[in-house]
Amino acid sequence: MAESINLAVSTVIFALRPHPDTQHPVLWLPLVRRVRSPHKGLWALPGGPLGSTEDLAASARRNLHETTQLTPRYLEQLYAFGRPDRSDDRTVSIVYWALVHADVASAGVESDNVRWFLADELPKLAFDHSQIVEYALWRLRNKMEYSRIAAALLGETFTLSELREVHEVVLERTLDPANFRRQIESTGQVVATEQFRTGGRHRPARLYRHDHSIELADNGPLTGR
Amino acid sequence: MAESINLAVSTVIFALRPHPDTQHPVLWLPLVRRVRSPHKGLWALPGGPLGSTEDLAASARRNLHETTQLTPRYLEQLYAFGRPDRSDDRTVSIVYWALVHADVASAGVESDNVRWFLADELPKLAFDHSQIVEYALWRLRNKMEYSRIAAALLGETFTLSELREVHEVVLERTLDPANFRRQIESTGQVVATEQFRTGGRHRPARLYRHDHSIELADNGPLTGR
DNA sequence: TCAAAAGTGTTTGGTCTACACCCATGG
DNA sequence: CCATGGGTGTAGACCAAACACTTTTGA
Repeated sequence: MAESINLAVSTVIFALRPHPDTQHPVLWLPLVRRVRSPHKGLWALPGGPLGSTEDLAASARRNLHETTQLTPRYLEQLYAFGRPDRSDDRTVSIVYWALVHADVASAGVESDNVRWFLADELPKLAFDHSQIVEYALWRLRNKMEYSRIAAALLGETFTLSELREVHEVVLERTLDPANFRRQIESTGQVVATEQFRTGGRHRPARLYRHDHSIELADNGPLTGR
Repeated sequence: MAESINLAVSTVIFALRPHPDTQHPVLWLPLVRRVRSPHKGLWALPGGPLGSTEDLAASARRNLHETTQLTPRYLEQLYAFGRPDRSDDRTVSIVYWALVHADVASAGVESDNVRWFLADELPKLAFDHSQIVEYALWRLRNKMEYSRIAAALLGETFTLSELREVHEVVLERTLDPANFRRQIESTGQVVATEQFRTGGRHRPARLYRHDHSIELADNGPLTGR
């Protein structure tokens, strides 16, 4: 009986890029257009069947790279979706969520069947993928509060204002700059450099980088906790 | 390629029962003895292949009932384990964890191939099941702090001391009775009854019950959040 | 009347928040 | 020299731990 069940791995990929109108950074995610039934023509999460000798996370990483040419800065298992009615062909999907650093260049890999969308302006998605994205957004917002995954959305160095802006976009609320600074500094997740960002009509901001001595991603229960 | 991958659902089941020596309540969990290769004779988590029209949680619930004759008071997806080397036959296991209320009577369903073990005195387990149990314990302890799953380990009514004892056993540390009382009362997850537990050489303790108007288990992302 | 646990009150130390304020720069 | 954001200081609100204390029972 089990031989009729398909197993797939899909990934919700988030990146921070400017809003086309406001130029303010907002969350984007890439989708692929289905070229086969069912749900042919609808947009869906990137993913596919698990390779017979492939690890789950490796499958997610591979799909992510094939879709976006990118390597995730953060990758974590989200949930296994298995309701019998979620697809016609009885597929259980193990879903990961990822953060990538998508600059303008990497946006060039878009094609007719791969496109980046604003996270809050998604089209109708295939299967239960809309619910999956909702859940991934919920997890992202929750994790943001006690983790430093915002790091994965920025470059190697950044000002505290830039880091705060990431938090504000993800959490959808403004944060007090003074308190945010203290909060970040107290965790020690970030280290000051001797460089400064100049150019604004104001005092230059010190650049920081992440403390790479601490692991970033939660790679699941098997990698020491 | 995907057709060679097996999909199984397993469950880590926790219950609170007295320690055989001290009579103090401690965590127990039931295991089943493998009757087939590989790992024949070793103890393993209850589980089995997913039914072709069965929901993941339903499969966990079914296995749990077949093993212990019990119905879970709490059931939540834990993680999907899929390392290629975790079994010889390339099985991906979607693991749930559950809390049950196991009284002495239900312990009677033990047999040669089903036995309850102290959670901190487990034998060598088949496959990667030892790591899975470790992870489930970690999740239990984490969730305890901000949830009321302790409820699922107790009967319909209980004193605050009993509830505190559950927390203390799971978290492996003592808690201040006064602060614990305030903390629990402030959440409103528990409501006072007009009954009291008498019999000790001390002032009778008021019995409480859980507020059933609030959902208990986290049934995943698809059931409203 | 005493031991033991139930239950209450109070102090205290830390953390979070709001906001006033100074600093350094580009224009 | 002034507008702008970088960065610091600080008072009040809030919260949780510690612990002294009172209450009520069974023996």
